[in-house]
Amino acid sequence: MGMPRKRITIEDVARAAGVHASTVSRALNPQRQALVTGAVAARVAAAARRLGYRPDPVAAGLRTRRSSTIGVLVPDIANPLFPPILRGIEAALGDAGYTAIIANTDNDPQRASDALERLAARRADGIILATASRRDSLLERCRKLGLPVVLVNRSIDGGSVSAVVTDDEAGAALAVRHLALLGHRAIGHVAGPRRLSTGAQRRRGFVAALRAIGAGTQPPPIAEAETYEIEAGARAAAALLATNPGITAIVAANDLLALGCYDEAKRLGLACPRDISITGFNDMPFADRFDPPLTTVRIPHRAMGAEAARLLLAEIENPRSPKRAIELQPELVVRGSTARPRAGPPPAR
Amino acid sequence: MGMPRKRITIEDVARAAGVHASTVSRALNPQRQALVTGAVAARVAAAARRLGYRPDPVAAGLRTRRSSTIGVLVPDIANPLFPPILRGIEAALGDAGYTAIIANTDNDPQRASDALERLAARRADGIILATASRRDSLLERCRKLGLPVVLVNRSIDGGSVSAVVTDDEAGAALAVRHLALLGHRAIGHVAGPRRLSTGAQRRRGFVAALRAIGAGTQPPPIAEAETYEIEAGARAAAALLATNPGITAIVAANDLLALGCYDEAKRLGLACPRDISITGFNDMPFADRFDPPLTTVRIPHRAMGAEAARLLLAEIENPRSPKRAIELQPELVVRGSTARPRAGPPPAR
DNA sequence: TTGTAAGCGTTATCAT
DNA sequence: ATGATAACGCTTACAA
Repeated sequence: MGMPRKRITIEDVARAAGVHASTVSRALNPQRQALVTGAVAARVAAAARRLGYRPDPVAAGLRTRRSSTIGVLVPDIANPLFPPILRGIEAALGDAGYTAIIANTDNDPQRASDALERLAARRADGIILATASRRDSLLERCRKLGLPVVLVNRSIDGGSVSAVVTDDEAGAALAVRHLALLGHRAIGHVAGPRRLSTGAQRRRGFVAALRAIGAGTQPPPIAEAETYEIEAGARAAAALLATNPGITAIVAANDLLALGCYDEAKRLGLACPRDISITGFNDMPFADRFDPPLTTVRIPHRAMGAEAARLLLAEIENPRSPKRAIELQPELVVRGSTARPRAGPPPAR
Repeated sequence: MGMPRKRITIEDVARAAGVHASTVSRALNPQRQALVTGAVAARVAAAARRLGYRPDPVAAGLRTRRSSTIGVLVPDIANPLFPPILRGIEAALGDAGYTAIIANTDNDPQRASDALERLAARRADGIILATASRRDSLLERCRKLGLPVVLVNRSIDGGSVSAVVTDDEAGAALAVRHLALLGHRAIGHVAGPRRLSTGAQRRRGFVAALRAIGAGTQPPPIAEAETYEIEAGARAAAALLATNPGITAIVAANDLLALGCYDEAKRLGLACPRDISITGFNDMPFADRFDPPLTTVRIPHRAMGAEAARLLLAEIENPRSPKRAIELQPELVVRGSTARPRAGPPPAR
């Protein structure tokens, strides 16, 4: 006892049940159980259980070219936005007997491409991309590989592939209207990278909403961050405030950028929310713990992940199923980082 | 063009290079390249590249019973403590041509056990456990499966398996001494679960350090949280303060528990750090952003992960290599959640 | 140094 | 309804 015993194969089960290996295979596969007598099925199941037989997914995958495995490409697992999305994905996949294989890309297209190749080589049955830029070469590669793909959180230009995203324009509008209601008119935007759909859409929503409240200017007060990172947010905030000194509120394109705005405001001696209001986007975990607690636009992380997984499984089952774009509605969460502007709103004219 | 072409196999390369498949296999494997003429190796490499040959790891794995894959079991990927550890693991594995497969266990032993079986079935070459309890049945299972294991962050009783952890006792002592230096004497502990090594060791370090500063009592002022979650921390803090009303400082066994202490303090109308000082453990991402910024014990997350991966790879290469227990030193990070006690220290006598 | 052939564990196809 | 057989793509004794 104790030493690692030899693996129990389908042959062992066949012998024990007094049938042929192919019969065991049929009996154990829910899909083809119908092709087998009830009595035989029972006998096989009993033998399998008795021997502790565990089918070998590697061998099966070699034969069937499928792996019950889904690759998930994430830009940065250390960004708290993504774990809840992953949880949603895992929950939905688990229900269907699939396993997620998560790959970090570090926001590096080369690493993303490498990861995709590795996943394809391991016969992933499909891919969920949380890393998509608006014109992403990975999608072409997936098409070539015949690999079903679903986008999550970020979308691409031209809906040639299924995606589950937030209504980013609506989300940005939520933030602008909230600030307007508080009395702000001089509202600036720290935008996300234009090459990402979230950056582009939230910017678009911001511009439209600003115009809608009658506070639009030409050009609109926007500074774009190169990445979704705190430091980039601080730099963009600095640029924004330098160019538009009168600004009383900033709509940041995500929570990390908002944190960068916090830093820059503090550096300038501006108190938030007293001197300047700041909003984020995503409602990432711990956003309620920041100082001040962040007013932000909540997106349904978990649901997004789950929905993406379900969409992907549907496309795997039926490769010719139509591509779908699902847009989930965001929701404003008001916390401590927004307040009435210090001097009150300028009188309407 | 366009339609997914048939897979290019080793046979195709063999034909193109005018050699036998086995020669291609040798030529392409760095280990056995020596067995092949330089000229042939070059010819094969050229053909492989020209055809865009990608070796099939599934087929290779079926034959070799290895997968160049490492399973990583994590209690909760949404806990910001773990992403940096994973990054360290991935970096070290990637350097060696291995891929990490991450599995969330949700702190559920059943899910952990399922994940382990899945990983074993997929022929993981080894396992990194970040989920270990002090007496963990998973280890016995790994031994039975002949699966090399390394523990990270949490250890087990009795060093029968390699582990990379922080010196938790020393870490807790760091926190206690910091508070003592500020003038605190009535210091309580919100402990982590006793069944986890981190909970037990930090508690032990706390008790010893409290005695060392001459502030030990019998019993020591400790309340244990059932889990490492914010709510559990709040409940434990409530119990601790109810039993020991004079307490001016709390050493929490991790950052999430410290956050729970924040909540309970606020509920009781106690300002932190004015009325009560609170320390955490881990220095998880964003701990510096909390309100107040958290004074905490920093552990080298990334290095821990990387070291664990290296240890595991060494054990995979040489299964009889001795088990090692590596203890990394923590470091105190002083921020805004600790201050002198309100009334000042009692006069020394 | 290279070729031959067997085998990893499963499933799909064909025959019975 | 079940059995026989080949094949998935690769690696590795062994033979030449």
